Amino acid sequence: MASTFFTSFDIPNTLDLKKHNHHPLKNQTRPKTRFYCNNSSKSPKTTKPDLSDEPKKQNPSLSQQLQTLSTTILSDTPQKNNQTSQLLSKPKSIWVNPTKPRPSVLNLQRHKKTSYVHNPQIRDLRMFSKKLNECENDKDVFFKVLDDIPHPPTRENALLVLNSLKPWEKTVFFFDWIKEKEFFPMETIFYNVTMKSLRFGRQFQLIENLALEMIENGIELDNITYSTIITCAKRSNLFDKAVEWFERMYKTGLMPDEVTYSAVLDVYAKLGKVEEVMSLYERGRASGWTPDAIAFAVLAKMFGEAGDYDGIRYVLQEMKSLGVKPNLVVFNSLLEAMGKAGKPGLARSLFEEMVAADIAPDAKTLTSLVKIYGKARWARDALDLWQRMKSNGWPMDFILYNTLLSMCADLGLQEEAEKLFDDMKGSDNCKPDSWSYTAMLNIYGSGGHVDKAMTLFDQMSKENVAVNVMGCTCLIQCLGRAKRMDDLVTVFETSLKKGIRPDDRLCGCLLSVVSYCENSDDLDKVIACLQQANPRLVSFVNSLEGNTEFEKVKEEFKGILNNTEVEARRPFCNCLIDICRKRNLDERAHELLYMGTMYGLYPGLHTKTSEEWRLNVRSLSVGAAHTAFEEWMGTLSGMVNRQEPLPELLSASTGAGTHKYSQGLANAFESHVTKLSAPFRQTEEKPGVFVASREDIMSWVQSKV
DNA sequence: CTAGGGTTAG
Repeated sequence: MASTFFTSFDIPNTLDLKKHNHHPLKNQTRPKTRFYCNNSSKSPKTTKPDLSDEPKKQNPSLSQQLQTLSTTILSDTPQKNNQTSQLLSKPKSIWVNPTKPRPSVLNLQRHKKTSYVHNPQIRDLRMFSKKLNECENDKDVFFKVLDDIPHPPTRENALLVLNSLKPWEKTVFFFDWIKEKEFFPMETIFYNVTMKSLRFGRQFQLIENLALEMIENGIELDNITYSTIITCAKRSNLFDKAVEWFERMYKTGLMPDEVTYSAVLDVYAKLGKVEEVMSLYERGRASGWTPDAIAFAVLAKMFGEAGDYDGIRYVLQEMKSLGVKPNLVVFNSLLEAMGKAGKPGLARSLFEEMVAADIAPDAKTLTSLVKIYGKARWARDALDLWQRMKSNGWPMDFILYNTLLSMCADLGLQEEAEKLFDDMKGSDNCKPDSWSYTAMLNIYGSGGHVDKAMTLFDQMSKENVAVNVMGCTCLIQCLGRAKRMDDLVTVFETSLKKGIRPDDRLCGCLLSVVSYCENSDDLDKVIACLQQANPRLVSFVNSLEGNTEFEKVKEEFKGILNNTEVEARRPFCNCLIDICRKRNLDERAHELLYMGTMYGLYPGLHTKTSEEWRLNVRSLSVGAAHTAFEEWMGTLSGMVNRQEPLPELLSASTGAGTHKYSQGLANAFESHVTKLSAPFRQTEEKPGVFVASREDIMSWVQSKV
């Protein structure tokens, strides 16, 4: 059975905001995730170890209070709703005994650290620890060095050494030694220090063993012990263990302090259990807790991961009303969260707020912001930011460099990227890696600068930087467009030899080259590459010709799509349609478009209002757009012939080619329309939108008869 | 890493 404390998560979701009246902001918009409570009964299932060895000093007031809670409002009985409404109107009625203070879920007093005792032997011991750390990580070697300990292992001396040992194996050697030799009685702090070292080594099992040993030997586990155990479990993704040890604290009568409490908030946050986090948060608040910046950073990150903008606002307003000033980490978490919630403008103003508050941004801050501006395609803001980074001397690091480069690649900022790339080459710690090169290959590739791209590729071999699958894809795309098939084959083969495993994007890229190959020599070369990467796709391409039955094509196409990453499915379909168009297999092209639509690859292809019907071909390749247009015109002709009503306006949207890969669609569409002498005209106000009136269409259809 | 909690790319 779960502890009484955690059954409290069964509070109905409609309740949990109003159950505490202390909120100064109770009328504000609440985080949207707080309304979903469907998984709150699924708090992590834990296998409880036998607790019989633990001291039975239950904290009466806590368990009593929590018992009260669980029996009063949290039962699974049908009267829950009645109690809910009572609670809403009279929150205080939940306490059975009003003379008792509110149940507290955390201790507002932090664990006090023992005061530092000056140790004159500190220098010697430090040197000695260093020797221990530098010796081979082997038990015998370690003990040989240990023989020369310069001072007797008193409590203070041992602690000093224990504190500075790494890696964890050595800490354990030393710990076992002082324990075995019984120089002095073991205390909690020795276990805590050892656990901390084990945590660096992610040795959760050893930490848990030590904790059980403490229980067995009657050594008190304090908040430091628990928070170390909990955070180690968390970092090892053993969330059920983290929760288990948190619950165990209450059972043994120990109240978490704010450090342990916010560590647990983070455990639930990382599990995505927003409801549980907010329940804990509010219970903490109701216990008189004023969360600090760290707790708010946890909440901010959690709401960011959930893309929950209301949640982010809630965090901001809570901090404001509680008078907690955000620090650098909180700002960073909030900025990141704003990005994930898709609010670039608010991220920008938050950043200005941060600078105005005299908090200097660090590389993480700037990385978040660059990412946000890049994603929003705000080239000017991104470049302004970069300018400010340079003039203010704001810190750069490797990740920030690469993020800037990727942003430049996304926005097609070639000159800026070249400058950054050169800066990286000239730096000491931020030499370009495969991602930096990939960004450059992306820029040169999409800009059609084949030679520059190839030079980079050669440079990578010389600099011993491994090409990755994305870099390979960018390069192959560019070589394909330039019809440099021999280079394309070389790059593909070299990459395979270097261990690149072609993914669906790379296959899609090869398939697109197939779709515009002008002669059979070229075609054979590219097909040979594709054959190595995805033979099934090649045989499917071959089956498109001739009179393969539709049902067979459909089954195979479905199978292929099912084995393809979602993001590559539409490109596959687009390329296959293009291939059909190129080979005058128009009927097959229509079949493929039909299937693609069936399988949801083209959502929103056709939208209708009472005044206007629109064909949206922005996400289609040229051949697919032609096919879709023909299909549509066929439908419209049929309707005209059957004298069915049409809307006043018919339009087709190709997009104006602002995206680097969509250029040319509007032009190709225009010439196709001209070829069919269809009455669509590109509007001047909206480039990339072609319109025709009902009358135009009707007379065009009738003229064809 | 001087006993415990929070933030960074693809």
